[in-house]
Amino acid sequence: MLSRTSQYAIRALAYLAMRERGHWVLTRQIAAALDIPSPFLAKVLQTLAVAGILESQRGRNGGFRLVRNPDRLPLFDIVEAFDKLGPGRLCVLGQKVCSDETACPLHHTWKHSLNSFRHRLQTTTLTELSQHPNALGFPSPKPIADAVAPDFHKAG
Amino acid sequence: MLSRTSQYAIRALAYLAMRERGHWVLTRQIAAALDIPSPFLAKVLQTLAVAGILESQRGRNGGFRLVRNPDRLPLFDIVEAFDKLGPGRLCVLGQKVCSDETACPLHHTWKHSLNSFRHRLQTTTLTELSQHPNALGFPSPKPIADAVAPDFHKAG
DNA sequence: AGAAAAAAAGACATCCATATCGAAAAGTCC
DNA sequence: GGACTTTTCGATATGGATGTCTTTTTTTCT
Repeated sequence: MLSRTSQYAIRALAYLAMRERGHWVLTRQIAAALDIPSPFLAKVLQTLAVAGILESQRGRNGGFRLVRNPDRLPLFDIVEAFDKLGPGRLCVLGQKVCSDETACPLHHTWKHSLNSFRHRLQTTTLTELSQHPNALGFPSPKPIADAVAPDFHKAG
Repeated sequence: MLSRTSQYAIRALAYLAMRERGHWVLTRQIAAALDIPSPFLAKVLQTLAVAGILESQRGRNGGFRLVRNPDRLPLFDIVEAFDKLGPGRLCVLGQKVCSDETACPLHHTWKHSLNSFRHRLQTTTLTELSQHPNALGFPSPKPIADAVAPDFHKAG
């Protein structure tokens, strides 16, 4: 339903929303904290930068940070950068002709389920998600502190 | 959501439910009528035979036919032969720990959508599906007659 | 018995999402 | 300016779903 790429994006942004005070966070740091392959996450973050959700800073003390306030960022915007969930995009039976008029036998049920899920993505903000106790995939927010690089404090 | 393999299976069985009077139907014939790659469909049908949904007959005048009355065949049984939709199987955020107790932020919404869809699959029979005007992926049942091999009539 | 027809079975090819690697470009700090 | 750090970019590898091809086995017809 959601590709792994979307899942990585959501978790990485939730992580950023927790730490974000306007300073830059390294790909490496996020990857270590969330147990995501670092080179792959780099591309995910880059896509999010192109999509206008993140901004990037190269060079020493660079990294990524959120552009908008996470209050203003619906999960749908994140997912849409990777998986197209637009209405009428996909027929659950894989039929080429499947619209409200020429519906496949499962069209209406499927449309209802998909709409319900899409609505949830549109109305849930990144802030709400990141406040959930299990937002990152493990119960405790403990690992965050451990993942911070030694010279990160010096810079902040 | 449904793999293409499941989609092929559903459409092929709908086709059989329409023609079924107890005689055998060729893979080739189904594949031609539904525009599915014939060798691939052969494997799909074979899996359905192992699952006890179809029975097969080798040799001349052989083919496949339904075991049960399609009235007694919920779509869920078809899908389950290929895609595991069992409850608690998959977390939409891809988290390893995600149950009713340790839920991910989208767990409940997702569970609701999935349950709703699964319920529809469990309560819809193959007969109901095949009676839908667009069951096969194209509006008219016309192509069926054309797809019948010349010497098929002789045998029937 | 022999030929033909069809499913069964397995080897192989292709495609795409995922993942990895290395080099280039850009920025920072001394 | 030069060393270093980090993103950016492109090439490449991998695994699973999908698709193709060939051989074997079983059955029927003549």
